[in-house]
Amino acid sequence: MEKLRTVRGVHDLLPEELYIHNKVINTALETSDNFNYSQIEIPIFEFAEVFKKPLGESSDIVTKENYIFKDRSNDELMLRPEGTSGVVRAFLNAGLVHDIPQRFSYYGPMFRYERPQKGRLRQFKQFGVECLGLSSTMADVEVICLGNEFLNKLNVLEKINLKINTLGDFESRNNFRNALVNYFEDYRSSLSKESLNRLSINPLRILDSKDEEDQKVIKNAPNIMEYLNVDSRIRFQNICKGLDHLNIEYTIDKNLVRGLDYYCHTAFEFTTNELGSQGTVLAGGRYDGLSKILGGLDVPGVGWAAGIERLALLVDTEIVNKTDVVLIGQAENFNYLLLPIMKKLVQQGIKTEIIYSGNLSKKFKRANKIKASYAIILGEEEVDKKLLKFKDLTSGREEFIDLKQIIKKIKN
RNA sequence: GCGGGUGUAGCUCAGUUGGUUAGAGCGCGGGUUUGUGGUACCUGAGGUCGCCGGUUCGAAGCCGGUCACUCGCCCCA
Repeated sequence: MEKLRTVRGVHDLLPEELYIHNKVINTALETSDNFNYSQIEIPIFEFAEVFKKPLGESSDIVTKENYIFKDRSNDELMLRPEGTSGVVRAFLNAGLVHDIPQRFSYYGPMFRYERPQKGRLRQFKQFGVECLGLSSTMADVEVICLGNEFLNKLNVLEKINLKINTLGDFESRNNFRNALVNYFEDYRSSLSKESLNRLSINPLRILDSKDEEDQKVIKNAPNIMEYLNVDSRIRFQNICKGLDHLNIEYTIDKNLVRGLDYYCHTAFEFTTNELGSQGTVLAGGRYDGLSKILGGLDVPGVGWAAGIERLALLVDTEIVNKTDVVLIGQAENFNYLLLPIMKKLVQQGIKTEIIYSGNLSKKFKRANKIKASYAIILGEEEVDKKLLKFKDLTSGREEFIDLKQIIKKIKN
């Protein structure tokens, strides 16, 4: 009989790791709240169509990475592989099309059936923001600024680079795609197997191939910048100007692309090289086509999503989990007096633990281990005096006082 | 999905060309101290050597499979 375990790529989160995750999430919530993005929560599973339509039937996420299942009413459901589709769906359902702009943030688990690696799990958490209803490039810059500020607050910015690119509008992108296909057709024999495959399905993706032979061909491939129409070009210039104004450093990476059809114009990625091939830590772009694909009106949108696990691996934190006070009974028969004291302390917001077992020496060792600041000792002498012994564990000083005074001292 | 690496106590790891009761440090429990900790000493618990099968008189060590983790690819956060 094999021991019960978690399924592949799905992990338990023990307190220390969860502490860091929560720190990342809280920093994100705080930052996005300051930017006036309101938190929403959407279901973890949806009708499969919600993801299939926007992502495209041929995308990897839908074809080989999905968790699709039928429920008892025979509805085809899917565990969400990303957040944007659901957020936009919720926005449409709530009729907020008539109340734009809307700024949302969300976080929670996503599911992708991929080969697990460090920083790549089958159940993982994303935090994301979406700005809906603004087509101005100001919104793109705002959203990037928010992401940048978030990473800054997390204190990881020095490990991270921002790359941006534009995909142009649908017209520019189509022209570019055709040019690409024409170009790569001439080099079929030098392309890798994967890239040949991409040539028919998603030629843009060839551009970010890591294959060395591919790279040689890509070097002289058509440049998206030359295929942008005037509007798209101006938009991109505005983005760059906006970032310059904010003193946000970035590099233009003309090979940065997006696989999904609903993306247009701005694409950006915050990446690190400290996580191997899972370097993308926060990424997003503009997705003006999405709401229409989901059956709504044409509503522009721009946003990003960040990988909590990946960021947690970058964050340098001391895990602070201090206990304010421990309660120690001289012997076991005094223990019953401790819970009522704990109750009063807890009501004052004081973090308390009762140490039940071991001799006094062991109990104090435990107090050290859980980083307690104070100890309250209760035994014969205390009962006689109707006072408690209060010990400051940093100075080692002890005194006999009552609970009210103790509370005052702990709270300063 | 494809290719490489790894898998021995809760954790980090030893384990000599296959040889008898598989070790250490840290951590954990008890004690030295029947009223006092951050040291020190004593002591205890804890492993079917990832799992299954094969080779062998004999396997933690060799072979095959499998599972998990990990690195690269694919893809992505």
